[in-house]
Amino acid sequence: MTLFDFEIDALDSRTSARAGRFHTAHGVIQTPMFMPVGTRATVKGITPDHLEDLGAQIILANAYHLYLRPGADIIAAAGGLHTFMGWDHPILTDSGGFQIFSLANTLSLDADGLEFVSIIDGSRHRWTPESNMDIQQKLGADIVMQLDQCIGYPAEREQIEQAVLLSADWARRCRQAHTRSDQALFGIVQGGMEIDLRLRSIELLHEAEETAGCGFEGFGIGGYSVGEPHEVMFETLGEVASALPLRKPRYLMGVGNPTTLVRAVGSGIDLFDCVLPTRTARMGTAFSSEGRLNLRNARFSLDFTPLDPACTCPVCQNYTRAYIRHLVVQKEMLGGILLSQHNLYYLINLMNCAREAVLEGRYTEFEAEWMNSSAAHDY
RNA sequence: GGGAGUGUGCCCGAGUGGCUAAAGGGGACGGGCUGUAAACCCGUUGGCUAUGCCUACCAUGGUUCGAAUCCAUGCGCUCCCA
Repeated sequence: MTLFDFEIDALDSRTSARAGRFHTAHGVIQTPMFMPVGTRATVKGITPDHLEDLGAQIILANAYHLYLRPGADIIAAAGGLHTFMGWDHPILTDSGGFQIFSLANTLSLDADGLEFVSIIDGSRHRWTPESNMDIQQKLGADIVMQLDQCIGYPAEREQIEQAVLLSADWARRCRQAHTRSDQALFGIVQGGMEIDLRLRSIELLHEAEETAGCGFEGFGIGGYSVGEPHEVMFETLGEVASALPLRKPRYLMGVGNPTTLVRAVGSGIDLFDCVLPTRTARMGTAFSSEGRLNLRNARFSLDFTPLDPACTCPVCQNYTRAYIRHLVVQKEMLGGILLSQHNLYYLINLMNCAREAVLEGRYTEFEAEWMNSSAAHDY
């Protein structure tokens, strides 16, 4: 197998679900898979050892935050993100475009690039697709995302269209500027909730590939999960996913709700990332087969059962709800750590089960079983 | 035995005549979190037959149109002197 091949192990006959293996410089990623988010080169509260134990195959980091601190040059001097943070498996970096737009600190946006103000010290910075590629190549992740513009919801059609055009142009420039042969570059589909703009975005990405004389190794689907009702995304997601090349990984950016994951896999998505499992964990929430559990609730104070009786994670083998509730209520750091481990395992395991179902040709049943479960109502 | 101070809702604590069912904390209870400026943010916290009424600021009595706020007595606690 050569680098960046996306081998498809199975295609579900009745849904668009697929099971695949994406080859990167730091190993193979089996899909469908959930990627834990480690914005600042750390999945908050979780050591790389634990990430391995939880079955994490690839984690995310963020170019915006790492560019500001500690700076791409320091990470490059360390030998790249992998050695810097002690994680020898695949890493994906997000460009930081999402931060620049969502933090509303963009000063100016023009055809060439953008200016923004640092969230840390108010200093001014200018980025272009080329400089962003330079940053991400210094960081040295296995997969890097193009610089793009993510629009919230609701939004004016014209605004969405502008973002589609700008993102596609930046996609071309990122593709042309990117030179590291050990790094995959993903283009990003935008277009809001409008199917014609989504399909146009995909066309433009293909044009960008032609112009650059080089294809993207995979595609991100951005601009969803930005405040719209869940159903709204599924009105277009399936068509968007199936309009993308069969033999390249599809990454639905920013989605981590268990039910959404199960349904999106059925729509043909391979990769996900989200802060939801780790953030809600630090705030005291556990994913479980019974739905979301708020460990702060008094009803758990004498509950000496595991977080999820059906779970095989290390946390559920060793600790009780009552103990974790105690830690959370007392604001002991271990509470957030244990819940983070459990929630990450929950999503990773969910995706492993989804993969098994695809391989065994029973994804329809798997999805139906999930939707009928008590957990589904909660997510 | 004498003197000084103090007593507020689950706890601490503001308030010293009406705008006070009573600031602010804490605690308790509940909600939120989706390409991480989040181990964070928000709400509720006397009762009810609920756009009003009742009960409440140690107890009892009093002053006043009106008191958690002023006065008297009692009780509790704290400190000082003997």
